[in-house]
Amino acid sequence: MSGTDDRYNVKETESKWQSVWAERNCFHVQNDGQNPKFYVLEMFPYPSGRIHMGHVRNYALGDVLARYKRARGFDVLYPMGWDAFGLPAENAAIERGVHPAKWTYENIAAMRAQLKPMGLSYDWEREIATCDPDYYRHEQKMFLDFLKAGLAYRKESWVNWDPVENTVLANEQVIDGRGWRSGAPVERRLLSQWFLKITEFAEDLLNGLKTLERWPDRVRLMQENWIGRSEGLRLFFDLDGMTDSRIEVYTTRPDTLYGASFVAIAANHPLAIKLAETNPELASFIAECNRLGTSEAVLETAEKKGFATGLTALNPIVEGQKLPVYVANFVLMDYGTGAVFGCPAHDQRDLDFARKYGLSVTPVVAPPGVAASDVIIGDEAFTEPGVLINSGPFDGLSVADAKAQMIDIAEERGIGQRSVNYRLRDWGVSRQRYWGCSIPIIYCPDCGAVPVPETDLPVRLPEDVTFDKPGNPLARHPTWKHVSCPHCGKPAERETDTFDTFFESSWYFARYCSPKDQSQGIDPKAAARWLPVDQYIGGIEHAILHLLYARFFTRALKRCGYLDIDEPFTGLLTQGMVCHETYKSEDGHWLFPEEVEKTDGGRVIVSASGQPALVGRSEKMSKSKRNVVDPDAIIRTYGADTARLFMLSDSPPERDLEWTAAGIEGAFRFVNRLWRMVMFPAAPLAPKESVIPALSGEALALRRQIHKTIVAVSEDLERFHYNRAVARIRELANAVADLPPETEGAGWVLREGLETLVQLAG
RNA sequence: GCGGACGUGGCGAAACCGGUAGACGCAGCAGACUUAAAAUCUGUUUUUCGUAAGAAAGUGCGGGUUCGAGUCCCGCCGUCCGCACCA
Repeated sequence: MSGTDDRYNVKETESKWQSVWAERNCFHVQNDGQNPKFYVLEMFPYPSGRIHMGHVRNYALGDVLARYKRARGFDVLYPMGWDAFGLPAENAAIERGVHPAKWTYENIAAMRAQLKPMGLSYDWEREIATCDPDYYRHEQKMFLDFLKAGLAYRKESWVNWDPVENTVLANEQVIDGRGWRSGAPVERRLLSQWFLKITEFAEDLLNGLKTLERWPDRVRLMQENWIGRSEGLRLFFDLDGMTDSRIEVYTTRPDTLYGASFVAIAANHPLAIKLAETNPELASFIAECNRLGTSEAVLETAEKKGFATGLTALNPIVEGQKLPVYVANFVLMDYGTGAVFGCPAHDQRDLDFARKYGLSVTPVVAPPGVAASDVIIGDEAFTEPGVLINSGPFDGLSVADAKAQMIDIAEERGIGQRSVNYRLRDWGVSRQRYWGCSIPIIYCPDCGAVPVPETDLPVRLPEDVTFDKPGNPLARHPTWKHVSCPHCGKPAERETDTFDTFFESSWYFARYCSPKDQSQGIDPKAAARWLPVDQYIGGIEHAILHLLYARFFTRALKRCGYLDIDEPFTGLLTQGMVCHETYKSEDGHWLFPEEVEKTDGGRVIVSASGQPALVGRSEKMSKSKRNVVDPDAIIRTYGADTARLFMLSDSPPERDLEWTAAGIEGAFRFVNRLWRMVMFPAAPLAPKESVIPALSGEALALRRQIHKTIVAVSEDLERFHYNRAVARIRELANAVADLPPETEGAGWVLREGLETLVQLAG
């Protein structure tokens, strides 16, 4: 061995093969292939400007699967693109005066340049960017089709409004009742917004979860809870002395009707608003409720408060029972009917409320085996199932039976009906933003909301916009929004809101099937060939929003004739985060990993000053805590194979991965070791086409292990036990290295062993 | 509060159906090569006792089922995650 040749030259080798792959267009896949198909997809990135380790892990997982499936004879669709609309581009425009489009496309170029040396086997010919009019024009058409199909509508709704920024904020952008950037108290405002009717598919989305056998249970459960199906009764309460109005209540506990002690309605319930017209005190109570945000912190500390309206409701089941009617801050207008009856003995919230306002507490369910006279309600409501008491003819029934009978009776008497309720609400897609897809609607004073004619699509974003003032640049653009009505030709105005950016990510997987198709966006033949996605890989943080929206969108597109599938992703892998220790200097500043070093004594010091550094717990890599490692630097030093091997070696994919410098060194050593084994074999290799010699002893044992390893690694890969697959490959490498060179047949087995190793490792 | 996941050496982990606990790797220790270092190779490494052969204990804690439990059941403790005034 000479000093220069005994070490693997990462740069030369990797760039050589990468350019060979590029020249031969190795990973391009045609839509009309003859082999069985397999579609591998990673959640596409937002072009923030730099690749981070989370991306590297995500794409390493996908790439291994794509290569494995190709090796098993599948035509593999494995594309990459950019989720390119979004707020950071506008922030860059505000802060640095760069146009969002320029900023975004420059970031895409930078990230693509970082991705290429990773040697991922993408079909780059299918690359898309969602901010491209050739992408979003189809999305505008889809919206118009949804509108025709009754799946999109416009309505007034309460939103989080930031009075300083003049825009709607998402719930996630409201922190402790204040706007995350402006710090101004968020107001609740009634605004006209476009909605997609996701609730139409609530039942179907719920049932569909059962078919997603290759999804993590955790994600299915989260979606199930999010959809939040409940069964109960809608029931009318007449008001004493009023014939023109009554209150409709939704309850899942009709069995507790005999224990009712009040009725409460939401602050923005129509009846409350009507009463407030003549009652200034109530009006100010309602205003107070509306001022309260909907953030967790506010809700947790908010006291249960009610305002007695003076009205009396009549219990429709219990004759003669009269109940005071309150407007209460804990009743939500968006859920059920915006009105509840309170049964303090069996609902904690109702009990708190009843104690505060001195209302009666009558237990109507006894725990099994407890006599009616022994049931005492203190500070805790009894919410478990039991046997009915104090409920007239229903005494002695089980909770389940009483529910059923109560519902039957209400239906017979025509005062209520069985009802299924969902927590899921329709998806508000309007955003008062510039850098998004325009909602293709024109408002005419005479004709109302008129769809933009399909021949006028796409509605392009104007480029000459300013970001010097708060608010939506589209709304204040001098000419863009002024158009004539497509119906009557009179002066009209464009919708200046854009779509929520989850809109783009709800169908991009279908666009990859025919990324250049101009006429329809999704070519039915291509979609039939590739969809659904066989394996989707991404972070758990999208367990609900993106994955639920995409499942809904797929159903909506099916109804409008675009697609012929129900579920977009049959397999889902949610990968864990990439974590790293955190470091702080003694004066409390976060330090980058390269700013500290470990001493021989095992202490950690700040390299520049020699002062001790404080080591914090390992957390998800984030810029704010500076516990980040730049993938570029790693790939430059160790190469893509090393980075990817390390990503797969230690932790199972679903679990968090602790990034360590020692770990990457270990992976690098193995890559080098393999290279040496191939370049300088221990025994002369048998010629390629030679006949299998008769084997015995250690050579035979090794041959057995080689084939066992092939089987085991395949199984491990099928089950995403990538860390185990790596361990087995390393075991085989050890075994190959241990084979005595003088063994009979060594040359032959060695060749087979090495070929296998190279194939499996590749 | 509700729902869920997890808990195994100094560290990341493995153990598929209940059958040799700790594969594979990291770190450590000892050695070989070297003037030396790096790299590489060899050995060793759960803990306690023992010079050793060996013995005992051991998968968060306490019980149980079983010939046999990291794995199954019951009850705790801890960590993490999701949802949360949902009637």
